[in-house]
Amino acid sequence: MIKKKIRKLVEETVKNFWGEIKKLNFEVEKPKKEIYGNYSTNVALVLKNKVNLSPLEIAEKIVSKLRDNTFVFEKIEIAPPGFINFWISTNYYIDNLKKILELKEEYGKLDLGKGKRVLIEFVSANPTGPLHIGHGRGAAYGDSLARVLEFTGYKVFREYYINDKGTQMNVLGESVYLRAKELSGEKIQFPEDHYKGKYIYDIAKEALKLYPDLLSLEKEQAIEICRNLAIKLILEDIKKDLENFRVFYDNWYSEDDLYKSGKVEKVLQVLREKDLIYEKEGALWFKSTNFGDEKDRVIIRSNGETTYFAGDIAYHYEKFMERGFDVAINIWGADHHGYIGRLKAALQAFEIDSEKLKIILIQMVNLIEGGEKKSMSTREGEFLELKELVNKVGVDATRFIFLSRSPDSPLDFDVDLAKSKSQENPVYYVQYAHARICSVFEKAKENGIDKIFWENIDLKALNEKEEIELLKKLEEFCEVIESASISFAPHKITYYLLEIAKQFHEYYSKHRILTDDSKLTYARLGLCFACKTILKTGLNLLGVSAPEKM
RNA sequence: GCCCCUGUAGCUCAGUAGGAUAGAGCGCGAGAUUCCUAAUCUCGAGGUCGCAGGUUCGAAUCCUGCCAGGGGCGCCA
Repeated sequence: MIKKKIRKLVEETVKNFWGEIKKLNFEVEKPKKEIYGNYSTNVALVLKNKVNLSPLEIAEKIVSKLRDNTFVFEKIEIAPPGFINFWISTNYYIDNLKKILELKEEYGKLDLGKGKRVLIEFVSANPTGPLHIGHGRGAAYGDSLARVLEFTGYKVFREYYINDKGTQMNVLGESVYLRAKELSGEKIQFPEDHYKGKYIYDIAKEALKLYPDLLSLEKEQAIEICRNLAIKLILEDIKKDLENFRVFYDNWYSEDDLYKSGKVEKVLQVLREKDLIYEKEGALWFKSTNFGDEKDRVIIRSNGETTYFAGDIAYHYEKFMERGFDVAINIWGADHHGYIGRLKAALQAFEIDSEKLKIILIQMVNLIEGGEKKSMSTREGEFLELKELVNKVGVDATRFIFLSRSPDSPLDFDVDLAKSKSQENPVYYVQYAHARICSVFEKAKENGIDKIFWENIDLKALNEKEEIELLKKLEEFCEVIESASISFAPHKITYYLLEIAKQFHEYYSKHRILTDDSKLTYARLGLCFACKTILKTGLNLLGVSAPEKM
């Protein structure tokens, strides 16, 4: 990465002149204006308080040294009030192009993680109904983040936590039971707080088919049957939806199993021994206020039922203490934000560094259809299922749109726009660039240019303005990957891909790749191949396909 | 009342461990195809970065207060 390289060179030079300087926080960045070079640094401005010279004098000294490095720098200038502006030599970029051609899909891989083990838990929707479009955003984000972290040297484990225990499951079972009765012609009263979705009827039908004598059974027993069947069918449906959406897990973790294994009881015992549990009003409370939470939290209700929190404490204890993950990332809907304090408190109770748990909140998804904005509210039954959305829009466009926003930003999903296969839809813009390049290589093949050995190609023929600009853009890829990984922000890759596609399209429309000059043709093919490689790698990190034909 | 997120072009959004004259796409207006994919390209118009203070050589970015929108403040998950 050229940015890193400049930083290192500047640091060395500073050290040379003034020795080790504490807290030297300077920037190397890409200026917006071309007249300020390809990169610039404010180091002289930052140094003025540490060294007894004016920024311009400091800059002068540093530059006098750096100018020697002609392989990297073509030109270095100083601009008031003390910026140092660098122009990078084309040789450097050509050299980088060679690297891309050599490493191909491996180019851009980094070792930020150094093999650290990361658990990413995402979606984890309750098995009480099908996935909707909000879950889709979490799925796209979590999966892409997992891909990015893997690409940058982490050992990633993907997990789905199934809340298959507790009151909600009984409500689910009873909902199915009641619908089964209804289907058999009985008059029923369906409670307001039960699951009203249409899918409940489908499960009820299945239940009646599998257990013809269902309704003659004891009510308790029948409900249990309905409950288990409902969980099974809904989970299968969720799994299928996710697989369709190209999201796969290493593990599906059942809350029910967590209890059956005795781990919850074990963890509560540990808390008891630490004197962090007390009884009040018939319930059992955890002293989360000891660790900065707003209030203490119930873990066993007065009716004897455990809360969701109890299982979560055990689950997270296990993530760190027994399974030994270095980092755990939880991806939640923003509506769960009030839950963070208590979970981090629980970790602290076990003397686990709560910084190891990263909780990412994803803002809401609003649906726009026919120009109308609809909020996704489960309560109102006004929600679009993920599978419907994917059927209408397709996996690629859906994922691309989900990954074109920062998770902090609420997302308006415009279904009509997503469906349109026109210039309005950015995903095709990127994919088209890839397909176009593939098509050029097809054409080249027809002209007898087949197996190309890149190491034998002279790339110095690249000197058009658009070519140099592309070379520079390609060089930024590693930085983008690094930034996406460090800040858990796959959308940075999305934006980068749009930029590189744009530059490629510009280039393509202005210059011919296949020319009469074979030396030039090969060099241009090299550039094209690098663009194609980076587009493919980037799209793959988003979980979007890179088609060869469109 | 408290907590979290958001407020940047007509619309949807990037840009926030401070940097120089604030960006993109869409939409709008005008153009480009005998030639490797027009799902493309070129040009143009479009801004008090919610408001007010503060920190400093320098603030969309950091701090404080306010305004507006969304979400959350259960012995639900």
